[in-house]
Amino acid sequence: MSRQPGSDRGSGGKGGRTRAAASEKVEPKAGSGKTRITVSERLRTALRRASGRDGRRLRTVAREAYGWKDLRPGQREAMEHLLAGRDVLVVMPTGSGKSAVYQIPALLLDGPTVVVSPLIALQRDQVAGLAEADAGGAVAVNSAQSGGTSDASLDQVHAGTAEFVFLSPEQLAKPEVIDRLREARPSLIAIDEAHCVSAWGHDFRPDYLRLGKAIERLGHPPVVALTATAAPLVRDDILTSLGLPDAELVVRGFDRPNIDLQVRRFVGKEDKRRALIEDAAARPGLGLIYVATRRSAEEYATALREAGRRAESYHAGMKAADRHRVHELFRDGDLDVVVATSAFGMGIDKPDVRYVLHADPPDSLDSYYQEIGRAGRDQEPASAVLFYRPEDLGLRRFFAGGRVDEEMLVRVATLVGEHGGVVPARELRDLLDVGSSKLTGVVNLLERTGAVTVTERGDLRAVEDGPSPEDAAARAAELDATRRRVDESRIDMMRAYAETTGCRRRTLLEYFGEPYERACGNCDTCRAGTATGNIPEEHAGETPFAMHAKVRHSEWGPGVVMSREPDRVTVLFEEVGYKTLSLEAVERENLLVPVP
DNA sequence: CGAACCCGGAATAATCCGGGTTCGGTGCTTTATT
Repeated sequence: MSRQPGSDRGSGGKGGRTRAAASEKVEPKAGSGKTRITVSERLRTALRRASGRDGRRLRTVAREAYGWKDLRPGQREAMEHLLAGRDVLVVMPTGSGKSAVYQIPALLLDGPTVVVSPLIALQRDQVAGLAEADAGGAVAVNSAQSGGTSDASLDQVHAGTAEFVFLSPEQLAKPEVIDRLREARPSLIAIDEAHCVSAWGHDFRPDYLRLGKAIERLGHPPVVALTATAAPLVRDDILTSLGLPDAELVVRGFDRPNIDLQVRRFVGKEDKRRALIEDAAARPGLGLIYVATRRSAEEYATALREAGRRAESYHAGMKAADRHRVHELFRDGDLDVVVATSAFGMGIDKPDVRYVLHADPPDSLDSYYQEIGRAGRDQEPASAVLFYRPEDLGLRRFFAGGRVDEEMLVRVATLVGEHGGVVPARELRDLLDVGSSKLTGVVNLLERTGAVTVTERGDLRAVEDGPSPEDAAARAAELDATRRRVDESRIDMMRAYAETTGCRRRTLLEYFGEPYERACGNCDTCRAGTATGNIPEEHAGETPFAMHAKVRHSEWGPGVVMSREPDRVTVLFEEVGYKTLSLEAVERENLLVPVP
């Protein structure tokens, strides 16, 4: 226990070493020139020679600074947008070099790069990774290091001796951090794991929804949002929330043809449990098992150990030291299987995971694809099997059903309204006895109703001529209800995947907006012969709605066609999320009207 | 929403059933004690 990191010392120490290494490498060379970025003279010379075309400059940095031989089409396209001053949303699988998309332009743009990253552990890995490159140094600002260390990090950014600064969205909620970063004139902002904006922002980590404001306050240099998995709904959510309506979209390599898809359906809970253990115990190679609760993570891990496998559980309730140990065992290949909740995965890029089993369905196909996408990164055959009982979606419905505290909405709106002036957030927290995360969530909603604004210092003010506290609270509750309906419809899509007799890969890819009107041949329904896939040629002309056509429903309002089958269409509606409609009913009742 | 747990009563000696209650995921932060 004496070695228990007290994550303070562990990370502080590591951060210190990293920075020392970076400046040792860089400073002697940087002394001779006036260039802000403290990369080596060698790289600068190479860049002078490559001046002119962006493509050459990008390749030069890739080679000289990071040792990457060439750029992939999606990477290069995204980088060129950034150099041209555009914002970009990049959706590319992990392992395809997403980080390069900001790391390379960072060295070509004159000013530091702000990287928003959700986990401190991730920030640590990223800083360490960059310390080995000729990339101008990287630092982090977070609560795992002392205040002094974070100050020193910001000093380095300001002095131009660190090109990259990694921080959490919570850090960017602090006015003093924003002020110091703004003085350093950042030339690029990268939002890593950008799906967190959409997945966590609404309740869990509401500071994610305030990143748009932070971007503006940092002068809105080019912004790149990066994620491995995001359906069109999530992409819109990210861009709206970050305030990047005109961002370029770069989507690459969604299909993972080497992952075999399968769903095994069960009635009894115990049957499912036995089948999963038997299946996992017999599989060769490294695997992951995703479960819904901490408790079942431990139970499955115990059962698998009894079955002779090297199994460990992983969830957020474990001590930091134990979590760390499991990560290391996994990384070093000293395990057969990790049984985990959704806590395990971000930042994992192990190429030889052979299978991902799900003992319970996740809350959406976004999460499901993210999780099974950790299999077969090496392009060798891998399996994704969902062990499914419809009842298991109940827990997801419970989580999705969580409501905002309506009483708190009214109280905050009333207090701010009555005050008249600026109300310090701190005072409000003490007065109402709520945590900052809950208050931020409530404020985010009230802000959208136009009742309150948040000042640059993070304090609150009532909007003149804004709605009354009661109206604002009612409107906020409505916004929250819309979000809930959409979340529930995403669970419906998870169920549709589990229960379809059509091609599973087609279901997945079309959910992500990639038309795939055929059968893949590498999933259980294709093998069973139930997945005919295509709309038969002779009927193709009769299908009234084109893929991605805009439509309007008499009751549900506007939407986009996401998937077509001979007898039904799935539409993504702005207000109610995903709905699957039978074509027969659509025609009979004239439910959907094309929108020009 | 569904599973697990707990309790009381019924039926009979160690279980079994029904009803009520509780619990369930993801991480940043910050501050007071060892």
